[in-house]
Amino acid sequence: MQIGELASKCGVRIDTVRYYEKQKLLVPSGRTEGGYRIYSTVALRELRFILRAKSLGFTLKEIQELLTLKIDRENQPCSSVKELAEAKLKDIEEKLAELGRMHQALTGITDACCGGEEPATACSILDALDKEDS
Amino acid sequence: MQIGELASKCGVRIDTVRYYEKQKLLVPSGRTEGGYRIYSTVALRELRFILRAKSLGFTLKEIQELLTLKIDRENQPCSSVKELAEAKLKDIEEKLAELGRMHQALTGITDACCGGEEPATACSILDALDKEDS
DNA sequence: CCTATCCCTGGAGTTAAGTCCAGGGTCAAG
DNA sequence: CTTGACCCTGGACTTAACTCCAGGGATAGG
Repeated sequence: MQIGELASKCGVRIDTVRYYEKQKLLVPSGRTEGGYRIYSTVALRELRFILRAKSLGFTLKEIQELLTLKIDRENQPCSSVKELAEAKLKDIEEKLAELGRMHQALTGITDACCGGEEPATACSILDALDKEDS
Repeated sequence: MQIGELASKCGVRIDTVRYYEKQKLLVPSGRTEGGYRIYSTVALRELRFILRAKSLGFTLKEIQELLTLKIDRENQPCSSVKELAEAKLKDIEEKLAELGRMHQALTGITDACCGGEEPATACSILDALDKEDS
């Protein structure tokens, strides 16, 4: 299949597929005489692999590492794969913690605000952001 | 005070202060004859306001809006401020949900992996990413 | 053959929030 | 008067992951 079909099967743009190729994530199975990229169903699986990893939060650079391990599965220990996954889990947990902290703080000061049509002269949100302490 | 003192009091770089000025978030109280920016304690409070808002997840653009409201507090309703805060809370909640989804999915497939030194030929993480379905 | 639709390459632009640099001016102390 | 610390401007660079563009070639259908 050509690049357009591959892209639409995976719901991404053609440019994205070419971008992944530039990043060495996805190589076409071949080229037509005219220079068109052609992809096999193997390439389709590979692109789906990439997209699934992306949806789990892996960056393209990390996906490259995953692919490197996958290509050489027989000679790579499971532990290498699991390490990548656990590092990513840690990343996610850190982001969750940071967002949770923000959420709690912002909820606290937002709930205290009347939100009415009266002037914001003593708005508790603005005051909280402007406070002397902390 | 000069820009260096202001920056170090707030734990940011000098360039950051100048960047905020370019973004119209923070104007120096004046200039010396030689062209040095000078800042009053009012500017110090303003910078702290900006940084506090940032720590709650507001972008600089949104902080600009907050400052616009703050400067004209008397004529702005509390509801305008609260709307910004609630929109940001919604943002944060969406990110939390997305990260939570990622965390759960990744935890699921990671827990299933042995993580041992045996070859990753049948590694459940790689298999999960490579699966036919979904 | 003509046309529409697909595809090619190389390179530039996007976003956010800085960060860094060159080349130069200012200021206070000794 | 010299030195060192500070500051100025304008502009380029960074990261991630695309996205878009110009200018052109390939291919299929009628």
